[in-house]
Amino acid sequence: MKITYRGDYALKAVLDLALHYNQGVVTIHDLAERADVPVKFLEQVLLDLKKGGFVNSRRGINGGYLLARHPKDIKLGEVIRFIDGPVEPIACIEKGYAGCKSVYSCVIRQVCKEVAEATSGIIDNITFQDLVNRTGGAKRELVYSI
Amino acid sequence: MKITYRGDYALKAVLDLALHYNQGVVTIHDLAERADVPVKFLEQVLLDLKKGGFVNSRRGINGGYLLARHPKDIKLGEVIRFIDGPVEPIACIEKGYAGCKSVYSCVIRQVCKEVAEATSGIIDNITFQDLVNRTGGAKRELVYSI
DNA sequence: CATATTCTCCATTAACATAGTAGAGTATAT
DNA sequence: ATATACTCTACTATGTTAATGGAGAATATG
Repeated sequence: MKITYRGDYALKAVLDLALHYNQGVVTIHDLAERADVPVKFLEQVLLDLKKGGFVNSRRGINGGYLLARHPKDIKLGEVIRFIDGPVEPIACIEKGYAGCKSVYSCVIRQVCKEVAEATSGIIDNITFQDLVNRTGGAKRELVYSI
Repeated sequence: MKITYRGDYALKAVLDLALHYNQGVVTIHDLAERADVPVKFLEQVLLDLKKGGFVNSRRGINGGYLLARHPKDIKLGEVIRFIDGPVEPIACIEKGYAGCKSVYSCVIRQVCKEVAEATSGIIDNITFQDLVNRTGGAKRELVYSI
């Protein structure tokens, strides 16, 4: 698995929206500022996320973005795959093994498959609600540690 | 983790040399043919592998490549990291978290860390001897199935 | 020693992906 | 009417990856 900046920004944006779930919309400006990313770049990412059915938006004054589904119904793996593609280490798995003529490749592919399954086992079993809970814990710690 | 063609070719070459361990040298031509990769490209990869201490070489007639260490002493993860870099999904982990100002990023990094650890748990616990054994199993099956 | 063979090294190219920018346009609350 | 905020398309710059080409150096063999 490789997470690009694009993917990283997408995850941060969805997490931010999850943290503000049921609290109205969030402007792209706020999202960009909190994630410390370029507004115009995040714009593209959010547009993609909208096409992917992860977020909705409202235009005009008081407009902004909001999650299209409940945070508990969005798995981390969904967003990662949607933005950054398959989690498999592609060089050995791509195109359903069709292009691979090497007699030794099967054992390497086997390992790649193991890695992909381990990765999926993690990112497909964590929802954004889980991340919100983790962040909430961190926030509480911050509050009480002052 | 992302394995490039370069990395894939490196793994195949090392595996091939592991399969011919203690059987003298193997020419780049043979390695390239069996792995079905361009000779000149594999050349560069083998040169890197030599610099990394994975293989040795002999020039001239009867020259070729051979493993620098016993297959049981070369872990898959070593080669992957040497050729393709860190297995961490770098966008979120790079540069020791220094550049990451987002307040939400820690939970995403945490997941990335989990993925990286799961990946390491696999590739750092498989040696090329293990791969040889797996390949040998496949070969035996082939023989007996005819 | 001459020669074929094989690795060594450096330079270059082409293709592609990624990150980021620019600007005109559309919807909407007030 | 207007300011605000999303929408959409296009573009640029940069870097990485894959692959090629060619000259040079080492070595076994006759």
